[in-house]
Amino acid sequence: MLDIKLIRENPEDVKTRLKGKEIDCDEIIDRILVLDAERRDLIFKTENAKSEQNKVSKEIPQLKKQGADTTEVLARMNTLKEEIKSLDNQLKQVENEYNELMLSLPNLPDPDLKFGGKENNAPIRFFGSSRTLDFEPKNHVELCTELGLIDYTRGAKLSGNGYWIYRGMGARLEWALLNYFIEVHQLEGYEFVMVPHTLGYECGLAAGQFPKFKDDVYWIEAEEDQQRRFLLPTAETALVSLHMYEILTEAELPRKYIAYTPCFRREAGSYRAEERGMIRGHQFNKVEMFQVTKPEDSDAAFDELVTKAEMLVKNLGLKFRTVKLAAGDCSASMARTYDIEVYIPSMNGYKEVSSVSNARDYQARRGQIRFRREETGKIEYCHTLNGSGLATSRILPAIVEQYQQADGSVIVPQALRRYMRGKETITKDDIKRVTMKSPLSCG
RNA sequence: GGAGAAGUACCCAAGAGGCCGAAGGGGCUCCCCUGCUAAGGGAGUAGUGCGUGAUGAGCGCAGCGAGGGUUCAAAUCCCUCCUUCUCCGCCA
Repeated sequence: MLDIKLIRENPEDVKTRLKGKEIDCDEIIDRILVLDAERRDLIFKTENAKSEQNKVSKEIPQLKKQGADTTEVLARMNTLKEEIKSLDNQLKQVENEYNELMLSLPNLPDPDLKFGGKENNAPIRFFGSSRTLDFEPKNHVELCTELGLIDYTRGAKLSGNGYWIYRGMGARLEWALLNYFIEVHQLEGYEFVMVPHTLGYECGLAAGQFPKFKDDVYWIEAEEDQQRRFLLPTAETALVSLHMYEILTEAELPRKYIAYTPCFRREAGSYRAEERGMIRGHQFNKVEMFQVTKPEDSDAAFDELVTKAEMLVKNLGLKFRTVKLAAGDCSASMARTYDIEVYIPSMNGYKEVSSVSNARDYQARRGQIRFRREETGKIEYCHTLNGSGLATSRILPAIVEQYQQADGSVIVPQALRRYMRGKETITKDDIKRVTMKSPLSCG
């Protein structure tokens, strides 16, 4: 949520900056300004009426004690009551529309970002290099299937398109990645938290995913609307809400968290042929990094998160790059975002494995996440930042493709071996050890 | 899943239609006393949100788990929901 004072004082400035996100909010902002004025006018009127109501109400018991006639006063009270009721209703209506519009406005992009969409994203750093191969490389779908790492067929059987099953060495590789991430983060002072995987509406609202993207998540039906929960699309949604409605002490900041969760996304209509395999699924695993900071510390925190994500990929020995997103490619809640993109040889392109963002006070305003500054005693909004550290569903394809050998085996990255009992190479022979004879013939 | 009880400030807690923005205690802050400590005496301590104002002081409105209702008037009466606790059932 944006600061209404900012909109009130510099509406044109806000409009211009939002245009950088490729969204024209001029009409919304003009409407907000009208509603804001109406709102304050109604508040003034209601409060005056209520003030009188309070005053008169105090007189009544005294009048009664004196035995005076109260019919006139009671009549006045009745009038006030009606007046207040009507004003309150008007105010409620105005505020409903006002809140709806305020919640619909995206965050302001940082001033240093390029305007426009994806086409203006700029790679700022490159890491690693491609091997020159003396054999025809396979893509990750072939490799994962042949090595028995991923069971796409049975995944689809269980839950449909967009789901897969990690099996045998595939499951161990996945688990090793997650353990590697979690361990590194903990060594660096991040608190490991395990959160519920189903969340209430407020969490999505605070994170900025709702109301706009409420159809992008899976909802769990419930008899009462209040009991409806959704499967989290990212642990960020849970972590933002951890300190919702809280006032933290300055000493408590920064809060640094990591969480591992599966992430559930509908990804309606986003399937592309090139994204087969596990490049885009309805469920994937992710370790999420999250920070709550003082406003003046969020830029440094952002750099820290980007560096952490880079180090994780770098230590896996993968070729990747870091991309500074243009304003229009940053998601609605974010003021700035850098993506870490890993190289997928078969796609001859880069795919996002981490997205690090600074929401500044946008989420904090929505979720009332605040702190008391010691020096002044004043309450201010915190800044929130998040970054994947990392999502595995594209790291694993990158590993198998970038580490594949002529004989179809895959070398296990050094960093992961300690989480795999020293395993150095995954070969087809590994399947025999873990696969049981299937009662069904599945391809 | 069923039955019951409860949710008041940093914590415990009184309060049962107007005299309640809310007793009392603990804690915390300040002051006094005692050489230090322990003990004692006194004063202060409702955050917050919103409106107004100069992002000050002040004033006003809301606020006793949340939302509705009854009433001239609600912490107090009624309804719905949420949460916590106890008991029973079911179970990884």
